[in-house]
Amino acid sequence: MLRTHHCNSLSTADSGKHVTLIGWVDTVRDLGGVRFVDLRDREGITQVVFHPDRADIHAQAHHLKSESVIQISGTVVKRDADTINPKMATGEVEVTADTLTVHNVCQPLPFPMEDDKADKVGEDLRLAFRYLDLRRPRNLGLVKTRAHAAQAIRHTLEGEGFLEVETPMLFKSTPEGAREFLVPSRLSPGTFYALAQSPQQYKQMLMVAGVEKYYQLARCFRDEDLRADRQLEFTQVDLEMSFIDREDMYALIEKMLQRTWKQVLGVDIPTPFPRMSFQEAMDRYGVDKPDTRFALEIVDFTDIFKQSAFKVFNSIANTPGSVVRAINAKGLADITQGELINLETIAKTLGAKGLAFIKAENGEWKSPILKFFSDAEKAALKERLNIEDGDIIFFAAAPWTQASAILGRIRLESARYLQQRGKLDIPADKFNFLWVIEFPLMLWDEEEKRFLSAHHPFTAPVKEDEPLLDSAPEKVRGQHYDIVLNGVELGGGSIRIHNPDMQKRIFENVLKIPADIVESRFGYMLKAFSYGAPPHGGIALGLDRLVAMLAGRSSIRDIIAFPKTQRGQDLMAESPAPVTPRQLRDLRIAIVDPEDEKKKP
RNA sequence: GGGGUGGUAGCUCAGUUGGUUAGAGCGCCUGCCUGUCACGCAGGAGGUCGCGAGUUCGAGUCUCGUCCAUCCCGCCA
Repeated sequence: MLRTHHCNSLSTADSGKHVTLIGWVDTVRDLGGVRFVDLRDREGITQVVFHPDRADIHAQAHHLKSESVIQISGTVVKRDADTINPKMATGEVEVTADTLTVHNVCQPLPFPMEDDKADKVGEDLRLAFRYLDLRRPRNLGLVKTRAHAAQAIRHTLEGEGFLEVETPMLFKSTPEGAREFLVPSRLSPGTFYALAQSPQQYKQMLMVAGVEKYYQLARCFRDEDLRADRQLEFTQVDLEMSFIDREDMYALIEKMLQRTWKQVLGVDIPTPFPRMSFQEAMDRYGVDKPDTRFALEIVDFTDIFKQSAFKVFNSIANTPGSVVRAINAKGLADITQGELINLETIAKTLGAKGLAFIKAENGEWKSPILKFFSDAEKAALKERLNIEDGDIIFFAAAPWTQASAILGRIRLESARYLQQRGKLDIPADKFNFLWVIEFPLMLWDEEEKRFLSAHHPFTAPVKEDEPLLDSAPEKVRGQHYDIVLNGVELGGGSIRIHNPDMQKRIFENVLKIPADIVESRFGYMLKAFSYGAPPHGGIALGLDRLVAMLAGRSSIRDIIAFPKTQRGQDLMAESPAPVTPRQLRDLRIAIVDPEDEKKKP
């Protein structure tokens, strides 16, 4: 090694030792006579001193640039009491240099490296120089956190008897799900692989193969639009087990997450995690991934407004499947005009005509719709919502899913506003894990006029709901489970179908996929299930989101070493990029401009 | 595909009603400085105001288009 020590490791106990350090120039403080250099490596920082009596290296030190790579050797010296730096882990010692080698001179930096300044620099520039941004100790810390989390997960699963198996990334297109990346086959011109969206089908085949317990930190690919918490390629903690029921899965994942939080953060997470049905989550929080660190729950008033003089609420309250609900944003009566407009905009984008509200201020209620309410209705509102001075009530009157979605978003936005005002405490160090269960197996798709799988078509129905599969598919619950943390969906999974007849029934009778397409896409699975398929189930957790939660980050770009921008570009390596005509010819691919196509008759 | 926000020096930003030579802090370059640790001090260089049209005597500023980034909706079985 080109070093004897890391830059975090020297202390007064090393006084007098001759050491060699290598790393990056963090800062240079040139006082003319004596020159100080803070030398930084992955582990820490040590102050190096260049004295004038070593004229050669003293002169060299004058020209050192930030972030250059240098190697020094010298003697560890205990600092005088008045020169100790208490802010530095190694602040009681320094190294008096006697040799200096400059291994690499750093050009002027494109952006400052100090956290407070670098955090304000445009992300595109930092991504173009990702190796510099990553070099900041704070960001290297995120790389470490990710590695430690992956290690804790592997350790738990290995200890539970799981076998790590790699499955193909080159799979075939399965158009039922997310948009896929297609990969042309050179050897079979005109045919395509698809990059795996998930190892779902392969891992089920591993169960049929008798692996019993499989896991993989699997790279997955989805060609969908990006978000702060979505990348084109991402990593899932993917696992599958045979001979289990849902309880086994809950216990395993709770143990795994508990250990991960303990090992990475030193935090004890209580188990078992609470469980909540999809219905309850939507009713109380308006989302299937509720943040239960704060209340602001949704309250139902459908019964109250069935006889109301307020026609808008009355007619909706009497429409089957529709509801009138409200939420008390406690203490937000001082909402600004801009905030209120923002909330209205959100409600409108979700299909509401507007956002009805009541403000309780200075001992009276203020609202454009208040005049329509009877005393009994007002009393019911006051009681159920516990309305006090300073509160503001928001209403949604719509079909159940829509009303839930509207109030769910209003709840989160209101919580944000209240938090900004210091009126609501949402502790960042609180980790509210939650199982959301009993999802519907099927959802009606109005556009396609058919049922679609809520999760994926391999999810097993709840046993007692099976008779409803043909008559009322929307009422069938799936053996599906989502693991949620503080309002973020960490992952989900299910007990799978392992009976070929049931699987075929779901594909053909419920999802109405034509038999020939079922055969071409899933024929091998149905065949496999008829050769001794064990009962099995699994789950996939987004590792990127999981690490983001551990690190307290809202964007998974921060915890992916080389993330892509919202347009799917790697600004550092500059991908994607054009290819040569020769490459395209080999693949039998022609680039077509849709504008030209339109012009053709 | 749709909506919001932003784009001025290497970086972060200011730029008044459309008006002289577009500024500040940090960084960079040069010099001074022997105990700094956000070192200090003095001087200097650095600009296609994202790009393209338009209005105007005159555009960083107004209009239109376009590109890029980001957040959200759609989408993510």
